Amino acid sequence: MPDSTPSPKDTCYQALKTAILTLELQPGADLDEASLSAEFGLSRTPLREVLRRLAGEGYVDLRQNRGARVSEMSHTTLRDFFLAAPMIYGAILRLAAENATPAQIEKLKTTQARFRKVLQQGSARDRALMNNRFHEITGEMAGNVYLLPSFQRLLIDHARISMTFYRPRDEAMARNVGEAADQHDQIIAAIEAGDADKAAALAIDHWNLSRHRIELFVMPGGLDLPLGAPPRAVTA
Amino acid sequence: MPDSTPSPKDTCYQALKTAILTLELQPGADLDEASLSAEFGLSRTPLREVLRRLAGEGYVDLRQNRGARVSEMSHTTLRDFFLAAPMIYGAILRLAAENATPAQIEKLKTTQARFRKVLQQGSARDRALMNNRFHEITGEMAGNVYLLPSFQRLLIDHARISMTFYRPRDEAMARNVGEAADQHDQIIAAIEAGDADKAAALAIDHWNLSRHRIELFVMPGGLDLPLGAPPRAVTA
DNA sequence: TGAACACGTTTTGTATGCAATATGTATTTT
DNA sequence: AAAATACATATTGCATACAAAACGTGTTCA
Repeated sequence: MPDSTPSPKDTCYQALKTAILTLELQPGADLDEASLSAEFGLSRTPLREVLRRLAGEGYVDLRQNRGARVSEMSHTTLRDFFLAAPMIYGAILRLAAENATPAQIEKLKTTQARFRKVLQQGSARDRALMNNRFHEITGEMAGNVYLLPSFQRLLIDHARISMTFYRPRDEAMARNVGEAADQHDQIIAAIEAGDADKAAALAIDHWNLSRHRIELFVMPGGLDLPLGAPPRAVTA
Repeated sequence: MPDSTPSPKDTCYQALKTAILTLELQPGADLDEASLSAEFGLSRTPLREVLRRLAGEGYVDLRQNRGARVSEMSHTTLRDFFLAAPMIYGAILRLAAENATPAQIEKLKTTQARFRKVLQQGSARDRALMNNRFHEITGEMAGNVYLLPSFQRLLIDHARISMTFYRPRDEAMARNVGEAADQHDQIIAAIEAGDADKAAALAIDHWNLSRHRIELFVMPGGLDLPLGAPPRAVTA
C-alpha cells in the first residue's frame, strides 16, 4: 500500500508549487533557505533539493551564490506565451484524443466536476488550481515525453496569468469563465470520442477565450466607446 | 571578468551531460553517488544537486530511495520523438529567423564551420556534440522560454538517436550526413535573411533526413531486393 | 560631500556523520 | 527443493557544522 503520510519534503514541494501558481508567492519573490526550511520542518539540504527540482520545472530561478527567486513574468511573457500555447496544447489534445485510457477519462471527468463546483462556490485560487489540474491530466493522456516539459511550463504561467487578469465581480468575466467550463466539457467529449481534429480545434478556441479574458481585463468597458474615450470603470 | 577556472560542480555537470549525449553513459545506466563524487572530487551533497538538475533537464531519472539512472530510451521513444520534433523545431527555426541577433548568427556560423571540420576529421562523438551545439544555438535565437524545455529534451535524444543509428563506414550514411551539413547552411541562410517560412520548412526537411538515416540503418542494402530476400550486408 | 574601502553580518555552498531504506545472502521452514 | 524470512551490507536521505561568498554599514580619504 502507498505511504499515507507524505514526507515533509513532498509537503514543501507541493506547498511552494501551489503558492507560486496562485501568486501567493509573487514572481521575483526571494526564497530564503533558512526561513523556508524552518517553516516546513526540514533541514536546508533537502530544501535545496526541492528548490533545484522546482527550478528544473520552471517554478523558480536559481542564481549562483544568491537566493532562489520565483520565476519572473516579464513584459515579453504574454507574447511568447500566446505564440507557443496554441501549438503545444493543440498537439497535446490531439494526442490525448488518440491515446487516453478510460481510467484517465474518468479522472478528467471527476476533475471537471470539481472545477464546476469551485466555479460556483470556490475562491479564485481554487479555480486556478482545479483548472490547472484539468489541463495537467490532458497532458498525462497525451503521454509524449517531449511535449510535456513545455506544456508544464505553459501551465505554470497559464495559472499565474489567469490569476493576474481576473476580476471576480466583472459580469463579462464571469460569462467568460463559464464558457471556459463549457469548453472543458467539449474537450472531454472530443477525447472520449477519439476525435483528434476536434480536440485540436478546441485547444485553439480555449486559448482564444483566454486571450479574450485578458482583453476584458485591459478594456473593462468593452469596445463600444467613442474613439479616444477613457475607460468607463477601473475598479481594481 | 568571468571566472576562468570552472568549479568541480560545473565540470561534473558538463561531463555527465556529454557522457550521456554520446552514449558513453548508456540509457538506464546506474549513477552511483559515492563513486561519482569521488571521481569528480566533490562531496555527495553538491553531486546530488547536479543529479537533480540533470533530472530536471531530462538527462537522468531519479527514483525514491534508489539510485539515479540515465534516462531510458524505450521502444516508444522514436515514435514520440518524430511526432514532436518537426513541430517544435519548425516553431524554433521560425522564431529564430524572426529574432536572431547578428552576434548569434555569427556564433551559429562559427559552430557550423566547426561541425564541417569534425565531419571530415572528427569522431562520431565530436559530430554529435557539435551538431547538438548548432541546434542549441538556434534555440537561443528563438528565445521563447515556453518552447525551449521541450526543444532541449528533444536535442538530448536527437544526439542519442544519432549515435545509435550511425554506421560510419556506410557510404549512403556518409552522403546523408553531408546533406545534413548542407541543410545547416541553408538554415543559416534562411535565418540571416529573416525568412521564417523557409526556416520552418527546412526544419521539416532536417527531420525527414534524420528519419531517413534511421531507415538506412535498419535496411542497409536498400529496397532494391527481391521480396523476402535477406539483407545484403550487415557490417556492424 | 562623495567615493572608495574595510569590516561585520547574513546567506549560500560544501563536507561529514548518522539515520533510514533497499539489496543480497544465508538460514529456516514447509 | 522451493519459498519465506531474518540478518548483514550497501546505498540513499537528512541534519549539522563549517567554509566561502555576497551584502550592509560605518569609516576613511580625497
